[in-house]
Amino acid sequence: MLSLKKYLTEGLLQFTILLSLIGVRVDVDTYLTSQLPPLREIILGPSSAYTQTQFHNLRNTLDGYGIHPKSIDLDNYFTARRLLSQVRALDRFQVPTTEVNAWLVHRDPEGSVSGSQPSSGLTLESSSGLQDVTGPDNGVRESETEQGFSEDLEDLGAVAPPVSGDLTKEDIDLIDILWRQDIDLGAGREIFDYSHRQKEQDVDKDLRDGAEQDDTWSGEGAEALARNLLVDGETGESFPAQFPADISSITEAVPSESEPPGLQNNLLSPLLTGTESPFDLEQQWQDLMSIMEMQAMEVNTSTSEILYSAPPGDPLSTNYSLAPNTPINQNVSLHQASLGGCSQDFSLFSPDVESLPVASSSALLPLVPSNSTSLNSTFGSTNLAGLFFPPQLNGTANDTAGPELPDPLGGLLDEAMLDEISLMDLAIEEGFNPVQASQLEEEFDSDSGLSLDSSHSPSSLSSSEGSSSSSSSSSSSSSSSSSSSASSSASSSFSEEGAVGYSSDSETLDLEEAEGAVGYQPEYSKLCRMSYQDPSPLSCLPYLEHVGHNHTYNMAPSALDAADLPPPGALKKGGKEKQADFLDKQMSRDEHRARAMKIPFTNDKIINLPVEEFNELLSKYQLSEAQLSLIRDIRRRGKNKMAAQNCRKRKLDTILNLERDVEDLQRDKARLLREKVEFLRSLRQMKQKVQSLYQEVFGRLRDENGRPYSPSQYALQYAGDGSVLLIPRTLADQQARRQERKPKDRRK
DNA sequence: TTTGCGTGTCATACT
DNA sequence: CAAGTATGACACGCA
Repeated sequence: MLSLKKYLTEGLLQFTILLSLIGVRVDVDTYLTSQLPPLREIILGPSSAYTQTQFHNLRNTLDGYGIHPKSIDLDNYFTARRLLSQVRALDRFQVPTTEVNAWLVHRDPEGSVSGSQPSSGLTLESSSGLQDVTGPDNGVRESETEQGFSEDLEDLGAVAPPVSGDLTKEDIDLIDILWRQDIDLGAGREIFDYSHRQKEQDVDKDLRDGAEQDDTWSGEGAEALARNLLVDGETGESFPAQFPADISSITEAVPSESEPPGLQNNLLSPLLTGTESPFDLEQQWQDLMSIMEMQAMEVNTSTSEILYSAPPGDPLSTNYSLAPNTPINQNVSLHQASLGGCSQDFSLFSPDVESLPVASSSALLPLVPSNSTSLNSTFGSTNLAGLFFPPQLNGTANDTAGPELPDPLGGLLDEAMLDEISLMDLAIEEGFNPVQASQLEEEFDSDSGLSLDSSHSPSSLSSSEGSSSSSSSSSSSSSSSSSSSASSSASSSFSEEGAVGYSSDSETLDLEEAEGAVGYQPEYSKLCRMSYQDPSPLSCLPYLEHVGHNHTYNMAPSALDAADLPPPGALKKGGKEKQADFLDKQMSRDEHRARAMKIPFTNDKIINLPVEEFNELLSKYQLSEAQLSLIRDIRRRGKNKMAAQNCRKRKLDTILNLERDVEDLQRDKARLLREKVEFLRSLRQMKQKVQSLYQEVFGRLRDENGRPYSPSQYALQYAGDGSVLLIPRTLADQQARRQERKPKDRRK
């Protein structure tokens, strides 16, 4: 369990770092409770890599030396962990993405979106047209790859390039462009600013900033103006017509705002009531959309490290938080209203009605009540999906095409759409909270995320026990003189090691000098470490000094005796000698010591032999206490040496993998953000289209007397079964409110 | 001369 | 408890 704890901690830390880098807030508790399995996998996965390895077991194959026994496990571990991390990181976004694909299915050709609804088209026609668009695509597009998706986007005029996954500069630029394009919708956001701020009071400032920026970009909406009949005064974006659907969305978006009691009229009647300012509804609609897009863009901003100073603000959270609230209308049949001749000419419209251009004229907008909130009361309750996507007009209408439409639209839009939005909310709330985003940027700048390891190491290094080893060593050994004395004469040779306080070293050195080669040459050669032909003590010394660190293990005093041996003044020197010197250099200190102590077997054996064999080996020889001590030290140091190598390798791999993970996550994030932007745009277009359709259908309805219904008194209600009902406003409002609660309950 | 890096060791905690 | 392993901290040597 200890290991579990350790790895748990470590894994969590790493994940937290990774996720924090991409702006995703990690709630460990949540995962522990609700997603234990995944977490465990992630955490335990690593543990396997850290499982201690019995190096001596590897002896036969690897001989245990210089090989990283865990390399394989480690790689697997990291790979698995990386994948897991990516999956998890993507999880939040991917889910939405999946649902988003469904959205694409509904996307209509631009023509429809442009707002120039064929005025001549009957409701049936329009519906059928919609169906045509959606039907075929439905199954196909969901399975489409990213590329396909991007294509769709392009169809819509989206700039999104094929989703490559890499957040290249181009991508960033693209995001930038998209953002700017969408920004023009941001006007009027302030209306909603405070409605959803419960959580983000602190973010207000940011939001304000964002709003300002929106204004700055508003000018770019000129393009949209050119195309569309309706143009947002502020943003310049065009909108076909504002309908209840919009209202509902808006209302949902702005649930908390004060709702003037008699707003109902506004909702559905916008078309009919010419009194209201045309731009209010539109404005609100745009606000809503702009907020959503702004959120998306803001996220981008954080991700792309950039850029737009646009402060991440409420908008994001606000929008998305709203989404969940969107009611799904399933209730229904309140009143069967007769769908007057849908085919009737528009000319029939009463003057009042006429004020509402069926198509997408600015006149439609007037419907909107001054207060966005008011909309909530009426339409807010009604489902977005229902309002926006009138399923069928079965009622009395002849239209047969209707039935099919509703399902796709109703089902996908209602559920998938709303769910998706909610998911987006979650994603934003969790990971792309503006505040966090800003923090994220900081983190990136400081690269603090990755610096965790390094951060503590430096400090600890300096701070910690610096002198501990030296002090202990000095105390233990007679040669308390530190390195300062190393330079001194005869004793110098061994003082270097002695300096550290480990008498054993000095001893070994001496032994080496005195003893020279021992009978176990073959073994050394075998190791390729050195051919110990000429054990020239003297020559060894210099090397040893280089190699020899202060770290010598305390040896028995007896060893010291031999250690003090003299200097190598008298060694043979010749051509071979240099070679020998070179070889000596190759030897490790322990090898030198072993040789000096006449250890009858190789260090390799000493280090890598299993305990049993090792003890058996020792028992075969009559070894002195000093020799035994040295052997044990060699074994200990040798194992520790390998452990240190493994440890370093692991550490390095960890860093590299983290780096890779961060890169991958950044790429994914950028891609998802691009997709999100496109989805939002598509959604907006769809809503516009639905509005137009709603207007068109409603405008063609006629009562028994052949007169059009007043939008202020009647509204179209979409039933769960796809039927469309014409009901009084009052009932519609009631239902809407009822349904308004459902989503909330359902979500939590 | 200073600095960063790689390595070997040690000490210590854990398995 | 002994043998191993893991890892932070140091000290060296080197470029």
